[in-house]
Amino acid sequence: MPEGLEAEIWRTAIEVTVGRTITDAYVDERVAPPGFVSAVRDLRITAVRRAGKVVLIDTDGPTIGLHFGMTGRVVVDGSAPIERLSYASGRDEAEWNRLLLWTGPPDRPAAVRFNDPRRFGHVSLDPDLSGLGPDMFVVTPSELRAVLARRRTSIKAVLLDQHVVAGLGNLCVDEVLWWAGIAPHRAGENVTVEEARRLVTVMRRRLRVMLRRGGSTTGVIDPRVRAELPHCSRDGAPLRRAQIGNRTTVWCAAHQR
DNA sequence: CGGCATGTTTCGCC
DNA sequence: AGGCGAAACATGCC
Repeated sequence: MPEGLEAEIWRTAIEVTVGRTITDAYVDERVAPPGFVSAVRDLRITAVRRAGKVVLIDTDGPTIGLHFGMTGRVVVDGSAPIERLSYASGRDEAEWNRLLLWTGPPDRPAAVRFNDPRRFGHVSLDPDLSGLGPDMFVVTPSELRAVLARRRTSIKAVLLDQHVVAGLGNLCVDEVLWWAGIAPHRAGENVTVEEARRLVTVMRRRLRVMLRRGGSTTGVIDPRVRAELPHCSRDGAPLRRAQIGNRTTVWCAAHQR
């Protein structure tokens, strides 16, 4: 589930902790830098930001980075902003906890609980964000077009590249390409100025709608559609599925050209 | 059991 | 040097 939209949902949830002081912490040392717990104890949380798919907890010391991988999720003050992963069972095992931040008594639920069964996620201190391109909500048509013009690989792979646009994941890329009417296997360099403009319009509009609905699984190309491949809800043509850019990709061969 | 998964990093090859 | 495709990572689920 974790794409930029989920990161934004969790960022909003974690904002309630601004102004609190971290009284204690636990980390799974396999997914955190050495000395993490002593580095964050007694820090005061000053802001919560998002950079692409990363949630950033600013403090009066180092910034804490949450990197969700494929299955990471967040629970704030004991309640989950997103209940379960769409292809996960909904289990929530204590042994999957990778980070706990308390801002009060240890017998209370942690203010921030990062839980990740698969352990592709990790936590960081002062993460290097220099490799991230403009955010999916603010990227401009000219920025996008400038990158696309120099890329021979598929538009799908380009949009997944966090150096180009930060925050888009596999589901959201398929979603915006569906709305923009662009086939995922098209070479980036062949995407026109007009199409780049359409892509940006779609990103701003549809991603906003999906954010409000609950994240990257709430679009037209949702997990059920990806699995069952019903007919395209725009034109009734069969949807197709293939590996493009090394990722499972779903698109409509009729209206995506 | 085999295959698949919403992400990132690394490797080998141009 | 940098772009590209494939593999690897760790684990749960169907």
